[in-house]
Amino acid sequence: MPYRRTDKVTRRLAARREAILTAARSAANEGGMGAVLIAPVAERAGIAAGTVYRYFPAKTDLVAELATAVAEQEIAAMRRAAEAAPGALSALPAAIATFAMRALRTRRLTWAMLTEPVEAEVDAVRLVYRQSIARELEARIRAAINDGHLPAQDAALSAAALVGAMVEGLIGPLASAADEPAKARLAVQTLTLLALRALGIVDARARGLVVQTALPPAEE
Amino acid sequence: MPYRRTDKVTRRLAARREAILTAARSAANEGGMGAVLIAPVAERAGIAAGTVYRYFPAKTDLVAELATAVAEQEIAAMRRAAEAAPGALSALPAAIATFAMRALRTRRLTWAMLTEPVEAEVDAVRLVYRQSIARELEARIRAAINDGHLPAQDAALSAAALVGAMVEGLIGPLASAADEPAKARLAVQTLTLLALRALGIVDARARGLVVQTALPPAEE
DNA sequence: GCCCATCGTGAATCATGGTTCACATTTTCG
DNA sequence: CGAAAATGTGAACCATGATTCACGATGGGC
Repeated sequence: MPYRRTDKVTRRLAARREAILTAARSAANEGGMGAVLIAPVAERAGIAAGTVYRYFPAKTDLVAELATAVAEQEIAAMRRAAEAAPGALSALPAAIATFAMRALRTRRLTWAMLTEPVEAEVDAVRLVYRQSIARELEARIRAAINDGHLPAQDAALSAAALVGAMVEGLIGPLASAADEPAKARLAVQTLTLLALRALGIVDARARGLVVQTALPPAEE
Repeated sequence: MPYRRTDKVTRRLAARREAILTAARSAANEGGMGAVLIAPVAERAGIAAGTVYRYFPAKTDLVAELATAVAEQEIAAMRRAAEAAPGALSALPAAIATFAMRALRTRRLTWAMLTEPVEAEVDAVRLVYRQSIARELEARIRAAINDGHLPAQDAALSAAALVGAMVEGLIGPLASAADEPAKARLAVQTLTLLALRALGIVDARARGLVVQTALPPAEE
């Protein structure tokens, strides 16, 4: 047996695979999904275009893995924020505001993952991101209902609607670019309040909940 | 001068132009924007592919005109419903519910016009549709605020968020297909209520407003 | 009927960008 | 070192679908 894959090689392969994903991610972050093209991504990763296919059977698979990774990261952030909150009620604005803030911070990437037009096949795999966010929100809504903080409602529908409201208000084509931090913060607060009202929390209470949601520091 | 365009010809040209637009519209209605391809559209219109370019300089222009036409039609419906309502307050749910019902009725077309992934250039011209809806809603929100029915708020932001919520809840990828009329009606009501709450109308009042919003009959 | 401008045609062209593959390079190990 | 296996390469290939254009058909005025 004149060749057996050694540890060093395995590591190198893994690193290269990672490099491709990273390259794809920064391409998306800078130029949206439209900039996630095999040739440029390969160049960024320091390899030839054909090599990408040694790691991913098709571009769709690459995008799928990227979407999954980003989704996991965002879900983790939302969960962290929610679990740091004192109860099921304040966990809700914490999760919502966290999503909003992070979406605004990496606006382009979020746009790439959620709303930028892409070919149908890519769109399909991108769905995991959207679904993850909605599901996470849905769980929080259910919990709040169970604890009697929210009126009974179709949690899945409410969650979907909130995702839509957030995305459209923050990064959709109708959103006024909230570049300055102050404006961004205001937009996040306004939309979080709107979301809570939509769920059936009366305003005065909602305002109290949101104000205590401090902006977590930027990470990574 | 051996040739001058006569009336009859002008009419024929106009009719053909209309036929192209109609063909594009039904293609979008049946198969989404992805089905709006020059060759099939031309065939539907009973002409050769090349002929389309005698009427529209580029596909983008065709889509732009289609988007404008659909937008005008939808805006007109919303306005009709709103103006039939007794006051600025009930005009709001009327407009919202009308948009929702119609969107659900021509789900595929609305999807094609609002959320289906398409090439960037087409997406840009499609924007007029989204904007029209948002602007119409925004005007209604402003009116309701002026009349003291709604708390002061960023009307543009609220309008954008509501568009997002409606679209995502009704026809986005997360929406559960509400095929049966009964389910559809329920979804429309639920989302309209959610939208009103989001704007700051307390629930009891909102419920009263929505219930009186009867479903207009299908038209065209 | 004849001439000219316009209109209609559809096969050929172009652009884009993913995917393949014959070949070169590298790695492992006797 | 040499053979075998795995990896890397990038130019060529392919698919899709918009756009062009040389040419024939049609319409209008004399």
